[in-house]
Amino acid sequence: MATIDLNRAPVANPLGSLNPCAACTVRDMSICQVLDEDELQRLAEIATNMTLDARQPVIDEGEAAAFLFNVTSGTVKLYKLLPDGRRQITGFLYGGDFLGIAMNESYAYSAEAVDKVTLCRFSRPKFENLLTALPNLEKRLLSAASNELVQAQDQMVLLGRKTAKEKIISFLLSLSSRQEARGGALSPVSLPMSRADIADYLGLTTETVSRTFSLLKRQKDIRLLDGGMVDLPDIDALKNLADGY
Amino acid sequence: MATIDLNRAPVANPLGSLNPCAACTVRDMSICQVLDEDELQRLAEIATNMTLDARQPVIDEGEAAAFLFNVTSGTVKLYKLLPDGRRQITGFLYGGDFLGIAMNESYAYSAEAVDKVTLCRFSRPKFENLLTALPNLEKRLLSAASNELVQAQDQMVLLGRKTAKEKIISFLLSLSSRQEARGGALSPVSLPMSRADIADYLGLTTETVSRTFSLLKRQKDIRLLDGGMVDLPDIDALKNLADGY
DNA sequence: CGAATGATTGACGAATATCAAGCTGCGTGG
DNA sequence: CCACGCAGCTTGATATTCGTCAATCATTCG
Repeated sequence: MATIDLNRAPVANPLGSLNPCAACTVRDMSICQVLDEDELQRLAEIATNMTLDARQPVIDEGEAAAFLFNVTSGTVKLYKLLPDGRRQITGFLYGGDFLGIAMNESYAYSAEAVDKVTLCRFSRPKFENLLTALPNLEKRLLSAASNELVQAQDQMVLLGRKTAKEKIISFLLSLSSRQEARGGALSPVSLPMSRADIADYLGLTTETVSRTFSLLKRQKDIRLLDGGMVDLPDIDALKNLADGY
Repeated sequence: MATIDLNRAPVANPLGSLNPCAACTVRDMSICQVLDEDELQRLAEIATNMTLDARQPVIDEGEAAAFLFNVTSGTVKLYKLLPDGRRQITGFLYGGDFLGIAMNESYAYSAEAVDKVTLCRFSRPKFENLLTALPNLEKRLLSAASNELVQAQDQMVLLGRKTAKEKIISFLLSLSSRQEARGGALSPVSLPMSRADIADYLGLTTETVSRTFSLLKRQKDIRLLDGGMVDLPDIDALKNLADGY
């Protein structure tokens, strides 16, 4: 995984030394939510804004974990590789999501921009110092970890016990509710990632993903719109299908 | 999942009002590790010791999350069910493991004793108060959550991308290293859970688990001993097989 | 000793992977 | 502006792994 080192070439903060967090559009969905003006200022001091184009790497598994991130816009995929190239995507991050809870001295997984992404980058040692000083932030991080763990358990059920059709439907529904949580609509859902990404997230092949989408289209369970949007005409019906009812 | 309500019938603390943690054999492997004498005393005040026989439930998914637990001995399985009965075991807990990080108001999964289990039970509101008073404990909990998340990601790779043989070998190796971490040997490994439990943990059927064990025996990769012990003659060789090298 | 429960093995089937061939949409350059 | 080429997506034919169904064996516990 030799990559251009983007981490050392951040985009200049457009607000200069003023508090960039003040203009942040995802603040109240991110870990920063719990911070007051003063605390936010302290966080802003160790933050750097970055922009990445699609396919650019954010972190590489095994590298020294020097930075933590907050996604401010766009979509990031997290993945792990087996030696022979098999890939498992362990999650997708959207605006407001934090990247860096599950790590030791080195990153336990790789991350890459799916589409155009903006990030807020923190130096890890500085972030950890701040963490000790701001117990609110630590509590919030624990709660974020707890949420991620719940999601991970749901994903294990999906990977271990669901059929291809149930996997695809569950995936679309989770995109739908996350989209709503970020202030959007439940439907149509935006699908910025490729079929190959979806396959590697759901433990399938691209062919099976494609065939299953076609099947769902034929059955009128979904409608594929322009711009990678998917319409979910009957979400309650889909919820039943997702669990094999 | 109607069950006898064991939570309201705890075994009496054999040490009475004295600090029961003082005698705890897994203290330095558990979250209590970071606490000093005084802090330990405060934790002990909200703790109750319990004993469960094999197959007795610890918590049920969906119930109000009134308690958190620390496993002090034995094995506990965590699982989620789909409406039609398909089951995914999301993890096994051993002595020193904490149960209750991933939860909201209600439990997100069920837990059941695999063999004879002893637990340390905490009332949740009291535990949360203590958490605010003991920042060390909170940091430790965050680190435990982080470790669980790393494990969960590895399990996603296993469930989504590994073959039956790789799954079984990976499982045996993880048991081996956890056994070592608790002060035991790398081999032989103790397998207290049934074939059905292993299957539901690895996203397989009991038949496939059984066949794969037989295959590994035939190939001399493992040896089944008495008392549910499995000998791993060449751990380095197994590590390669586990990742498909 | 016999019943029950769990483990193993076998025969067969089904879901999904693999291999291969078009198709679609889009950016590029003539 | 259109043709080309490329990457990603779709579809089809076939292969394979693992699941299902069923019988036997092993072990434990009354």
